[in-house]
Amino acid sequence: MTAEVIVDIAHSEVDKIFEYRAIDGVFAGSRVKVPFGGRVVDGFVMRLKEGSDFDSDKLKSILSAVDEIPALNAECLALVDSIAVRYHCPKALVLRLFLPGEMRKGKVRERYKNVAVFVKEIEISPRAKAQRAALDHLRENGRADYTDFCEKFGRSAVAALVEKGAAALEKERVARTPYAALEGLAASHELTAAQKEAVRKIGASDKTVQLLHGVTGSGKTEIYLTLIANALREGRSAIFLVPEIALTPQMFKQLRARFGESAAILHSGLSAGEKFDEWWRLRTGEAKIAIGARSAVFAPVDNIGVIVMDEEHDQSYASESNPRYQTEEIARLRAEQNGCKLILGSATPSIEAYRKAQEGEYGLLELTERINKKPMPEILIADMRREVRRGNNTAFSALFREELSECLQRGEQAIVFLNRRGYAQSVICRECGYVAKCEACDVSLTYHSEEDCLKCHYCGAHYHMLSACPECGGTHLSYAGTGTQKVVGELKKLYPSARILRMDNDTTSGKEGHYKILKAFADREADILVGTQMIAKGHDFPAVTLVGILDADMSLHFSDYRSGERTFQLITQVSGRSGRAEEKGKVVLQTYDPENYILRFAVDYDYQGFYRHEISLRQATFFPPFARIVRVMVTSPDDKKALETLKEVWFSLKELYDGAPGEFLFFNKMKAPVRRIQSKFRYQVLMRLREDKLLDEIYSRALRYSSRDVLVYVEENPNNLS
DNA sequence: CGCGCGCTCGGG
DNA sequence: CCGAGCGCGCGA
Repeated sequence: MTAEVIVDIAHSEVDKIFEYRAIDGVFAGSRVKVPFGGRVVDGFVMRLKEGSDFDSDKLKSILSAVDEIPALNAECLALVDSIAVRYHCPKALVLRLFLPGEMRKGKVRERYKNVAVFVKEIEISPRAKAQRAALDHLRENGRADYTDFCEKFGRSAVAALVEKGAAALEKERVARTPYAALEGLAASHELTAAQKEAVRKIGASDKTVQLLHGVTGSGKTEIYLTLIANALREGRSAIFLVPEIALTPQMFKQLRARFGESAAILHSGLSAGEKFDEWWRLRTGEAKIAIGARSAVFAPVDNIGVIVMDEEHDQSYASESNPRYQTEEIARLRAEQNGCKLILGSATPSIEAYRKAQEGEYGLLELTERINKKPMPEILIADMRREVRRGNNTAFSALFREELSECLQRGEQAIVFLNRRGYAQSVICRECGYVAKCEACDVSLTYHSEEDCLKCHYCGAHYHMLSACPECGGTHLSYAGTGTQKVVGELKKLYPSARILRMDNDTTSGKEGHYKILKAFADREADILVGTQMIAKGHDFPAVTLVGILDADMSLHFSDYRSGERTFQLITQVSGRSGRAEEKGKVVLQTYDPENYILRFAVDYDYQGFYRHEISLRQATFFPPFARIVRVMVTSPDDKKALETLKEVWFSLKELYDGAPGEFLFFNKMKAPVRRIQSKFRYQVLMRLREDKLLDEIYSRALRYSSRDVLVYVEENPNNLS
């Protein structure tokens, strides 16, 4: 037998089949060790076949199989080629997506424990009481944990039994299961009529993709759980995808409570060993439900009965490294291969997804009422222009202060949302206009008061705070742009007795950092939670009755076609944190642009109105979903080389453009808006395509110029254009 | 003359 | 990707 192997080297020059003589224990999908160019590398068996296209005496043999069973199942193996073709990347890179990163290079292994097993009954001297008891125990139970066993009956007794052949020692595989300690399983809830109807319609529909649009608190989760339970009942498996930010142990515990050991969790917060074991539990079918962020779409499950993608609109579903895949595309491929449904759920669906539902490509399910029929919290607008005119230059409007005072007096909790971390966004010299900038990136530095330092939010570099302007020596430095740290400071001054927690990238670094803060707030250890967008999603704080959105406009003014959509989603999500239990919730939305249509639709919770407005705007201006934005990035530490490569790339693409100018709505080369990040200069060719006809050709032309010195990559509808 | 560096090529 | 093989420049 000959094995067709892809070597685990992510480079286009070795991205082809190499043939090896197969050995026992090697199957399609197996990871193997093979001799390659004088050394030993890992590889993946793509196919086994009789005979060979290659000179058979030159054929080398596979050295060994890495795992007992093939790491990739037939379905995953079948997807590799189409993903590699779709994103123009080497197959080795696609193959890696299907395994936890730590599993490569053999860094993690199974964990075993020693067990004592019963072999046979023997005669034991009546004086050896411990041996007698130990053997009886073993006969009744068959086997026992070696450590416990020795503790109970004594090491010498156990050794004697082994010596006499009555017992034997074996190694047994143990799974390092995260969040294992849970009291019994939670019962499923009775579905409401609306939820039942949604489940029924999903089952009856012939469309693979189903968009579940349900307002916050409408009970989407219960629908997901029912669909997953149904898949399990049919003997099938399930994948449950959640946005990166929602990866709190809290959520996993909920799923474990419902599905017990059938649920396996895949996420970056696990130790390598835990991830390895969870992954194998799925691969062997011991666990049936894979839960995790975007990478869990590659979970090694067979016979999938349903794939759920919660918060479908979330940005974290787009991969930002090669291959830059869209989770939804992969999920759809897998759903099609398995003949199962892909459920996209959101309170604020992306414009793209909602359009597909409107056009009939996706099934559409709408849940318009909250499960307890509670009204959505009232959103009050505070006009910050008026505040400034009145001489209020704090971060808070009079309206918000009033509401916050009342909220705290009632003993309830409040959330303050501001999408900017640090103390001040930038530091400016008032004498010469100098702005502190990062040495490696072309961006201004943010002042962090806690460490009294300047941080670059692009590369993470720290700098000492300036005592004087390095340009003119002036000492009048001023701070511009309020961040979460400053907000906490101001709140402390205004409400000295209030207990305040802050949640942003700077406070959530440790393991389970998110969880600790959220738990502390949920346990009422604080009255006010100040945070960036990571506080917006999915958390349930029954005592929160006030949400303040300090700078609702901020995301509106990004020069990005999706800024309106993002703002609407963010306001809706954050507002959904208020008034989830008995008490009615309120939201104060501060803005310098109260007439803005996006804000008006958000205040009225009018998704339909927002969608109609936004879709007609996109249509009129030819933006997605009526066009595809393609950006070819050219980056290098060497500015000259980057610029040269940009010109070559541009020249090659220009040929395409000249051949079919009608396909392009926009075509230009330029410096990237942020000219340098992490010491790499950045240039781009920016395009907007009417259709996807030329997409493949753009990829292959652009990637040809990628080299050791200059990285070239292609982005489709990128999340940000910096 | 020899080796060090950079480039090209092949790996089954 | 990585190592082998090869050509060319330079120091002794």
